[in-house]
Amino acid sequence: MDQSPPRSPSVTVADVARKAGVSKATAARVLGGYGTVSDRVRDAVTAAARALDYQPNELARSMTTGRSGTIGVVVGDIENPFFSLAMRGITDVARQAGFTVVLINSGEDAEAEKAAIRTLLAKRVDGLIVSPAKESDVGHLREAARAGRPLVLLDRGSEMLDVDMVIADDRHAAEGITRRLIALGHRRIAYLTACDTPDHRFRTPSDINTGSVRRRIQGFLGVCREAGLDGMEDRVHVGAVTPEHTHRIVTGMLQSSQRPTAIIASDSVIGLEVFKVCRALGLSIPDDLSLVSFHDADWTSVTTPPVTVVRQPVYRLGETAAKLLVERLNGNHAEASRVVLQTKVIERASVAEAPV
Amino acid sequence: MDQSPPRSPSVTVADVARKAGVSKATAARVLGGYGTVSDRVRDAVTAAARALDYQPNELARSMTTGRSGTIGVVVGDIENPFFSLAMRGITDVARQAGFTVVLINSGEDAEAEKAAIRTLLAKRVDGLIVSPAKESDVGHLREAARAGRPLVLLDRGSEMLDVDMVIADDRHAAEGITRRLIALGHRRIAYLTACDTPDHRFRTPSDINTGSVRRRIQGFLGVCREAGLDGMEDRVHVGAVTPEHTHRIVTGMLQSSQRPTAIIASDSVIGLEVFKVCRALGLSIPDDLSLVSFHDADWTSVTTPPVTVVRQPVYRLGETAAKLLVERLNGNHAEASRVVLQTKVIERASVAEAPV
DNA sequence: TTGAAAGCGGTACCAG
DNA sequence: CTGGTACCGCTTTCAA
Repeated sequence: MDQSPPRSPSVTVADVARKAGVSKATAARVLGGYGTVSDRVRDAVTAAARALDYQPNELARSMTTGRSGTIGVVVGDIENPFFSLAMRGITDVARQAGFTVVLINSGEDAEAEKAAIRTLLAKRVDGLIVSPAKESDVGHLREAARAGRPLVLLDRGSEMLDVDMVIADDRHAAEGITRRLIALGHRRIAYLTACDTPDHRFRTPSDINTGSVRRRIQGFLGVCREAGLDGMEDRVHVGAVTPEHTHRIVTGMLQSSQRPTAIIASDSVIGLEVFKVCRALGLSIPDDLSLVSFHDADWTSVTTPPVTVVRQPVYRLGETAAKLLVERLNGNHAEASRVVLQTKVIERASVAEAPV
Repeated sequence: MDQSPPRSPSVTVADVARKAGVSKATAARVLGGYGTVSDRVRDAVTAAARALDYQPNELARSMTTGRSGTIGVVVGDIENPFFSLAMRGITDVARQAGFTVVLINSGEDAEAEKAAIRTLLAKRVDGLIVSPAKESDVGHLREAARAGRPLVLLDRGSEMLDVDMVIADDRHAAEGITRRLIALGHRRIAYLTACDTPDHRFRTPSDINTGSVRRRIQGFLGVCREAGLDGMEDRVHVGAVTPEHTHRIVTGMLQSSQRPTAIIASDSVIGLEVFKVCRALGLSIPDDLSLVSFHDADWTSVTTPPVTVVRQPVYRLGETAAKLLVERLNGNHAEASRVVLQTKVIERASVAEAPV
């Protein structure tokens, strides 16, 4: 019956030093793996440490070194497969580089994001990876930079900030699928995003604070204009923040007299909901409606019909961001880099000629 | 390598105190929000703090208080929708309770999990939520408890450990769907899980270290036995650790002479792969094969046919675990609780009578 | 190679 | 109510 008593007062370097019969400094040297010690002393300390079951206190260590071995990550919603996959990329790189990750969800709310960064900074994370909710509002990001904490922007850039960022070529992707849709005869093409505006209406791309989405919409509208399609701004729908919202919006547009013949969904969560609504309404994809979704989510290939998507290198987005950050933390002082990862359209069967 | 310490000379309480013309102790009181101070002094300190842009150092605070305001979470794979949803539940509760979350992926590897917990303990997290890869191997979990850090087990319990745990009634769920399948005439029912064994073969439930899965298999085998079905152990397949593995295993079993007429997938990632293989093989669900999957992933309702699933309260699993942990951290010393959340079978259209 | 002592940035106890 | 001061656990000069 080894009733190991609760070891409340944790054993410290001082305890180990005493037991090993050396000074605190010496014990600290071997325990911390720095400085130089004789083999004899090293063994003695190591033995004492094991005997006492010494557990280092990283907090105390960080206190003096100034490095916490931690990187803070702020994403919109870890439940979204886009972010959870990117997060996987981040954690993989971080772990390998010896860093641990602190995660905070912003819920795409600028205020929450601000608080998150403040918290992270207070906890003295070594660096930050943020997927900013609003590109326009970047004061808190500046603050991070000012506090000397390297920052990498994920999936969403910002022209106003001179920091590393890794994004996808969203605009190009949006242009590609829009052209394709138009070539197939579509004229009433809707773009649907979770991003919202104060009055839940869209007027111009500058209404959209989320960089990646704004770039897509710019691409979409640009191609439409080229093709002589006017007033397509009215076909951009914002505020699909939850499946319920999306349901309402899609049902509305699909039941209007000038209903769209094609919908571009800004992420897979929205794409899925569009799919469901079509089913509920008895509309056939792609006969009645063509659908293209951003994010090659796993399920998109098994629906009937499988859905055409814009494949983004999501894992690599996270991976690259983390690599960039780790480099900074290792003293890379080169100027801020802006990595743009290629996307690819995966043609499946949810797109067809526009119905006559 | 120039290890430039990311230490901008941050402003401390001492600086603020000096500027406000009060003692360090007093400044600390207002900045830390404890003790009592006169309004006049409070204002002075607050003003000085703002003027200097004082940012508290949580590390230093934790150092003396012993609380870091942090909880460590170890899950198998954040990319898996099951875990990312549970994680959402955890972070929501944590944030509201004023805690921040450190996430580590174990990749379902016991050694990695061990290292993760060691790291977390060294960083002095206040408590832990772990989804243990192996129930049998719990030394490191004991260590956490011994270090005085409350621990809550997520989704997987352990008989050997007297700690809080929140799990789903997996066994009951498995029994239910197995009965249903048998009632429909199925006799060759396969169970497929990502859990692996040293030789990649299954013999007895005790081969399975993951608690939740073991309980399901026990339920499955129990019902089979009751129904007079023998040797069903041979129909339990392990090692579906990646989509590729799953693909190989499913293709194999579906092409064997005694191929199953029904498959139970232990999670949605596996369920999806089974679905894909059937398609590739030209098998019809549910005419040629019935499919039931654990985890009501979002896509399961939009396939053709939609798939029958065991709905687990995943978000609530995480939420409850976090609540339990927060209670402990607030001084609840009651004995360990074992919360079992109900599951529910969502009947859709992937299950039918066994083909003759 | 080893030891003594001074911090790191707060908190907390105690006296005034 | 306020100030003085001893820590927390570890790193890091600086001497010896």
